[in-house]
Amino acid sequence: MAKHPSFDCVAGCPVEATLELIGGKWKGLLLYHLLDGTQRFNALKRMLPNITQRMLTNQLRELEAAGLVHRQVYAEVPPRVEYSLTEQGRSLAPVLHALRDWGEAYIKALASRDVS
Amino acid sequence: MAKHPSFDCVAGCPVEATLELIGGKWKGLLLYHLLDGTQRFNALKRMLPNITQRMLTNQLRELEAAGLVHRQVYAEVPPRVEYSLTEQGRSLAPVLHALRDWGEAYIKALASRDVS
DNA sequence: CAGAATCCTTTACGATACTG
DNA sequence: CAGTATCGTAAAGGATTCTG
Repeated sequence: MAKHPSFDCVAGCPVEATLELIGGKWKGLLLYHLLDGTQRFNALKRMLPNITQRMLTNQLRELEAAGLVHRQVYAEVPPRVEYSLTEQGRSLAPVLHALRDWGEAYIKALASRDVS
Repeated sequence: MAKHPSFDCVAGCPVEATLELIGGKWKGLLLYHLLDGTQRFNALKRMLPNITQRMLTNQLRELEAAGLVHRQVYAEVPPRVEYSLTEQGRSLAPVLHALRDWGEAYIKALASRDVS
């Protein structure tokens, strides 16, 4: 993902921009879990049972580069690294909640459709 | 994209589900433009100058399969096909607006960062 | 006009092994 | 504990040509 690519439409590019930042298979989920507060690397890994270490590192670094996540390294042994949302990351809360709420309703609608 | 894949986390899977439906390079944008009302195939194509016909057809079909978009074919010549949001598609409005609003703020924050 | 068909490239993502 | 380093696959996306 480039820094700020030239977006493809005039009216909707903010939509596009946001989706580029929180899209992909894991980022939205990571941000959502970080809404609950600071988390360590392995704690996040436990929350996303199917993510690989490679992807977790990867996605966290991209979120950090985007200014949404802060990475705090403690020079201890064994190492400890804590991830938290930046101010800008926290400002995503309404977006993430909207995604969650709509998803819940959609899943329920699917379920009641399946029984019909 | 499968119908309803088994999601990867308990707490966040509604977030995951929504992102799977509106994610990708074009879907969010298409839905956003359809908020303005019914659009024809080529009208949508003009709104997304860089999309290929293949992708446009593709994404519209997936949105239709998800129950978010309605496809109305008129048996005329030249052919006319109109796309509109279903009730469920319209219910995405708050989500799409949240994405847009946050994106606008983020882009502004980037800009004021660049001049500093 | 609104696509279908074909082919191709790129990127995302995953599995596994190793390390300070 | 929190990563790197390689390697490999699959899916997403794109270019081009053709058609009712």
